[in-house]
Amino acid sequence: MAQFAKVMGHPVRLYILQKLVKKNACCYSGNLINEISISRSTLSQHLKELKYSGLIEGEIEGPYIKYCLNKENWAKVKMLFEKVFDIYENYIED
Amino acid sequence: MAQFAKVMGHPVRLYILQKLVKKNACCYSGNLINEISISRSTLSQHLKELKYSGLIEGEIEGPYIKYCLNKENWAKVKMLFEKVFDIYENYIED
DNA sequence: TCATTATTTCGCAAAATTACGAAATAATAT
DNA sequence: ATATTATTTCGTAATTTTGCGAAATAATGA
Repeated sequence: MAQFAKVMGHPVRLYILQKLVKKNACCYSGNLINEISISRSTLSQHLKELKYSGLIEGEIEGPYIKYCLNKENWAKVKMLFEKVFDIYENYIED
Repeated sequence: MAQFAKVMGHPVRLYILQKLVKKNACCYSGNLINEISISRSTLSQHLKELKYSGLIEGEIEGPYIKYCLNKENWAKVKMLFEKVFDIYENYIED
């Protein structure tokens, strides 16, 4: 869980994740580069890290690479965080 | 949110947070040092960072310092994360 | 084949994080 | 006052992260 939190702990990576969380959302490096002021190589590194962590996956689509959420792993992360937050919630309610 | 995720992105800090999430839980540096194999100064730094981020607060209690969750901020973080996870959940359910 | 477009890897520098031991602080007890 | 206990700050070293530009790769189109 700390690993996942760490990956989410960078504004660029969190931005990308938040985009991809939406239904069937996907993004492209060349697309993101217009929204974020960062060099292409740096963006590429962040995408690589997100991919390596298992939170997203990339698929070649013509000359582009289409990135989207890895739904299975995202569900896992969601559960890990919710477990921690729910412990708190269960205790606070009395 | 990235800031909070970053703070949670270290195993020692996450460990401490998970302890404190339980009802009225608190901890002491000298207490934690027996559970985590890390030097006192390093532990102190992590506590400082947690405090600086607003996730925990410390209170002097005799010769000890009692740390506990900052409930207000924890609730904020919980909401921030839940919002992101809920977006996903709302979309996936159809 | 050669040029073009999209994107990544490489090499490297700057900055931030992590970790430690020694010294400092702060409260209590003798 | 002095010693003891709990904990933090300071100085510093090692490691990791972040970021960039240049070169490399890979697919498409002329």
